Amino acid sequence: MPATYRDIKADIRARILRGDWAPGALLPGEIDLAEGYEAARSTVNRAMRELADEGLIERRRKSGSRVRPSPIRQARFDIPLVRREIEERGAAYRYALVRSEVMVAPDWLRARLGLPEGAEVRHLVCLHFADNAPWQHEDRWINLSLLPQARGADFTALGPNEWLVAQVPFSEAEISISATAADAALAAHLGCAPGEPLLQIERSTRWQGQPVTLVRLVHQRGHRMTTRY
Amino acid sequence: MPATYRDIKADIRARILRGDWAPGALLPGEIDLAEGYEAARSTVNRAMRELADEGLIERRRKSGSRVRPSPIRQARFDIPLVRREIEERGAAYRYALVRSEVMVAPDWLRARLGLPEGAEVRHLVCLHFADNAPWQHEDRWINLSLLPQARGADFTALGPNEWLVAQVPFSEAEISISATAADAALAAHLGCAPGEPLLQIERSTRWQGQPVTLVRLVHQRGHRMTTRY
DNA sequence: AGATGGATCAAGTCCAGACAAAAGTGCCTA
DNA sequence: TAGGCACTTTTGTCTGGACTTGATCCATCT
Repeated sequence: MPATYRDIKADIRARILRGDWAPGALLPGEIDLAEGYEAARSTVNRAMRELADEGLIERRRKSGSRVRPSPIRQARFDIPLVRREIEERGAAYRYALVRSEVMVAPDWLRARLGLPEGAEVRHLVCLHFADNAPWQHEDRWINLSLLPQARGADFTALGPNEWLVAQVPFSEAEISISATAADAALAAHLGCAPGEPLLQIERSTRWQGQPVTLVRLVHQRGHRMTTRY
Repeated sequence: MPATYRDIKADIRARILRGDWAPGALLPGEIDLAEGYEAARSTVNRAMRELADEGLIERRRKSGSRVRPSPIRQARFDIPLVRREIEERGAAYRYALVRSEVMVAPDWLRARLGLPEGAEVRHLVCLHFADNAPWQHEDRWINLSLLPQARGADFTALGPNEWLVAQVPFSEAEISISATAADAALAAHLGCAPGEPLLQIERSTRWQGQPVTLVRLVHQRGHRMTTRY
């Protein structure tokens, strides 16, 4: 029974986790492993490559593969649509538009996105509820020079995120996570005390170098982003 | 000039970003693409597989590959060693041990890690400085039943993280990110006002099902975790 | 109408062999 | 001795071919 690349990957991972190969230790070469598992070298290569992608091992030509000495590992967080996030928790999703205006981009936003002077943006404030409890506060700015159809769009029923997904082909994004204190408006919307520490996700997206949108998502107090590896 | 899997991947990505294929659109099959790029199907397969891993496209047998309709994408954050993080910013790293004690695990910690009653732990509080400014506050608990050698270890020079890396083969971790308010001690250590919102990373690791350590890393105010995709 | 079972199609995996590229090793020469 | 060149080792990639797996469609049977 020949080993699949999954088998090989799982086996090597298990042996590393078990401590068979200590951190920093040199693993056998691909040819030896291929012989041991009775598989082709390309099969072993795929297993090893994926382990390297996951940060478990380090590979170098000529020197071979070693167990990563220090876990410089990466955590992958899913950034789902709020609707999905809430529905997957088994709660009922509700959306509300709090505020909507078209305005000339303020200076900080122009600097942040690289917009020209006098550029117009649509500013939206929305709330996302889980079982009627406020879950996430959304503060969004949409670049009207790139998306003129956002000027007259109706966001009372459909959230701007879902609207944008349908409008913009595919965009590059920069995400940053930070902690912020609830100001008066945020506290009122999320139903917490002013000054309360809240987790904020800020995402700016561009399409072909042009700024599309900047959004600040602030979660209900106590919210955690969790992942395993 | 034959195309490499990188070329193919880059080209397809560019075409998706350019909007040649709208979200939800069906891409050509591997065989057609292989012909178009004058490459073997396995080469195209690798390019497509990686694009799927990155969340750009969705693949299904029989139906083919489509551009992901909604960007259910994942952000990858590197969780480096503090020392590296600081040194890579070109700052001088300094470490200080603030507090160290051996004690019976308090109830909340026992519940959090699944430790038996009366289990002993080593509790450490440390500070990490960048150019002599406090950068990160570390509050760590080490399971002494699994790591008895931690009882007498000297953490005045070497941080517990780097010590642990050398002791434990390789462990599974759960990471969660949240916002927290600075209490009096934290404020004093980090040199900020009490109540200030701070970004907290909590990581618990296990080795072969046994709890190893729980650590809370609280960053200086204003700290951001940033990534692109 | 509804269940069932096979045909078909596209992606998923595997292989054996080949060549490429990076990175050590060590020897040779200035 | 320092520099540089050639050789070797190991991973990286590509090929073209084959078989597998899963999903879907469709004809047939109940």
